[in-house]
Amino acid sequence: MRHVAALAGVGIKTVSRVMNDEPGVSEATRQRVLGASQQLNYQLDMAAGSLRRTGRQTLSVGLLLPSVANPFSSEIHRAMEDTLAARGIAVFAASLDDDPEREKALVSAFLGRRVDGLVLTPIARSQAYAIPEHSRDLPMVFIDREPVGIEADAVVTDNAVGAARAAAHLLAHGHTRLAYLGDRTDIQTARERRRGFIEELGRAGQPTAAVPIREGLHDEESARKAALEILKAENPPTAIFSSQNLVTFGVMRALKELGASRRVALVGFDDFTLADMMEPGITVIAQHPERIGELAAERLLARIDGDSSAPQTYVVPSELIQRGSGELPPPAG
Amino acid sequence: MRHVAALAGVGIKTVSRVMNDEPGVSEATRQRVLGASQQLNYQLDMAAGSLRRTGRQTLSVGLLLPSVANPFSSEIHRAMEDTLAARGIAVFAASLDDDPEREKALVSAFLGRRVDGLVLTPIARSQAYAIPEHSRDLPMVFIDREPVGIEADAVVTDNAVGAARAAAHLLAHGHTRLAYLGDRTDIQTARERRRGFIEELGRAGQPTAAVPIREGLHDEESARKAALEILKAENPPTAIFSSQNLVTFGVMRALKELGASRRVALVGFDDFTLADMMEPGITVIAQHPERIGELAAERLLARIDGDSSAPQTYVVPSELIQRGSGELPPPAG
DNA sequence: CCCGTGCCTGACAACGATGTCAGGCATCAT
DNA sequence: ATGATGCCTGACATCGTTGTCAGGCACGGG
Repeated sequence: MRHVAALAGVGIKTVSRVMNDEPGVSEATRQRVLGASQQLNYQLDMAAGSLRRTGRQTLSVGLLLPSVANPFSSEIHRAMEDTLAARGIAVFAASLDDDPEREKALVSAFLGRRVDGLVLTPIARSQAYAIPEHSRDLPMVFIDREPVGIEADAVVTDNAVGAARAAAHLLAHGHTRLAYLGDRTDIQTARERRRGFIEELGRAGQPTAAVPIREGLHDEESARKAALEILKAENPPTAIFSSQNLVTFGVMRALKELGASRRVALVGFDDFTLADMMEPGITVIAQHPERIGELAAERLLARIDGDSSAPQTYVVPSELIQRGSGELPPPAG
Repeated sequence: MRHVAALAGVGIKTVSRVMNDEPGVSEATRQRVLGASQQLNYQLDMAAGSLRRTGRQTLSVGLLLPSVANPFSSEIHRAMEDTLAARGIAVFAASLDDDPEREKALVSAFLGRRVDGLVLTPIARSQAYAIPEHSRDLPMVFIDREPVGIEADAVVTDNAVGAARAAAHLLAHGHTRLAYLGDRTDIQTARERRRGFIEELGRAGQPTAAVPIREGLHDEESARKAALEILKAENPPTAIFSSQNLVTFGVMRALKELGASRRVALVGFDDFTLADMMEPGITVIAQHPERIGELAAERLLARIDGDSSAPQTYVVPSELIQRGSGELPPPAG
């Protein structure tokens, strides 16, 4: 900046004024400064600016996801980016890999970079470690799962309701022997989905004790094996609900292996690409990551803008998409 | 920092020394400072630090992708993150959406944040606009496509070779009437794939003039329509090569509509989830985004560390994955 | 007892920018 | 002509941190 000022023959404050589009600079001076800055290929240093600037915003936020490569996460990322870009805010994104230590380390790393806000998928058992920052006015919004040990905004899917809808759908198609294949029970959303599913069976007067429940399935292979076991057991279910993407894939493989894709009904939580191209198409409870990301970004911006209302949890409704697999009737008899 | 110094009863420089693990601080003082900093929940301000620090690194880099939500891109992102995280470097990610203006705007935004380096998928017709920065020693690595108008490192897939491999594979299975469905021709990789495909036909002595070629397909729907037209024409092809993910999906839909999935061979460029679960499984030329991301990150780090050798283009080999659709024989007669 | 040698420590300038404030120069009404 | 009024402009302190450098202190050798 000094160089630009020297070249244009003005004071550095005047350069600052021009670069920030502040008023009170004559057009002639303005042009001179602009010319000099282009000649020197000069760019404002945002970090240095926000050091002194009132409010000290860095126009960057941190985003912590299970993995940036996870399609669900990356759609949230995308939606947030779109909403934040309109305000000139850049996004630091990082992956947690289910590691609570990483969660804390990354929060710390972003704090050191003085982000204006943080959006995160909580992994650690408690987010109480962030209380000092949050109360020191660092906006934080949790997504996908509600935080523990701290009061903050959260944006989540109606997990229990969605799972209940899946159960109701299968019941409505005449099934009475349903099975539940779920993710690890240390994940809040998995527990919620299971709860919603079981409760709906209860409401329908189904004996819930006899329902085959397999949990702790965190990848395709374990889900496939669990599905095979259940399907080969005595008196196998005529319909399966899988609580998550990868679990659904595992079940699909198991059904295919057994040639049962058209015989056993399937509803999966989470939509996925090509679900309609399968034989039969896979019926799913779709989440809306775009909406989750957008809402999270909006809440974050509101907090950044000073909204100090009580923290709230926002629920984004899921949606049942019928494609065939969930509408298969139970075998006659 | 001043507050910590005051609380610990030391000078701020001593606090700085402790926070940066610099030598020359007695253990007693060290503990006192550490205690005070924890009590105040103090964290170093990286931006302020790098302002004065020699070398001025911000430990952050910018990553420009077609879209962070694109699976291919997000895997690159993930791989880069893993490689860079080991050095404590955070990643700003942003989406280009095929918009050359956005490319320039985002490069500028990252420059203002003083990133230590930039990795980008070039969209604009030329990247010459970045020459001043690049020559001013800002490390830049291009991915997926080679840059135009600037000399810089690039990491790309062997597009032509991969496409040629697809052609050879189909020829080896007895096909003589192949069709090519490709992306927009303003995209370098699309042109390369087409070139590789056609050249391989030429090498095999196939008359290339008669080959049905449809290009400019950038989404599923246009690809589907193009495939339908080609397949309904007189003397339709017995095998199709699609140059990209979404085009492959469109072709799959068209084949399914015509009930021709098991009659017309298909090889697609780009691997995708559940490709093996289709009927038949889809044979693809798989790229290796993890490797591309890793390599790009390594090159960037090398440049950051001062490597000033001549810019180079690194080619990551693609891989043919046979799953059935590409091994279908042409109909007898 | 004196002085050199290290080890710790803090005062101070500087990094690149912005907030504050005062000064210079037209312009305009009196 | 004079003073008031605005508009432009730049000097300077400051943001939070690190590099530089000098000072204080304990220790050991002469």
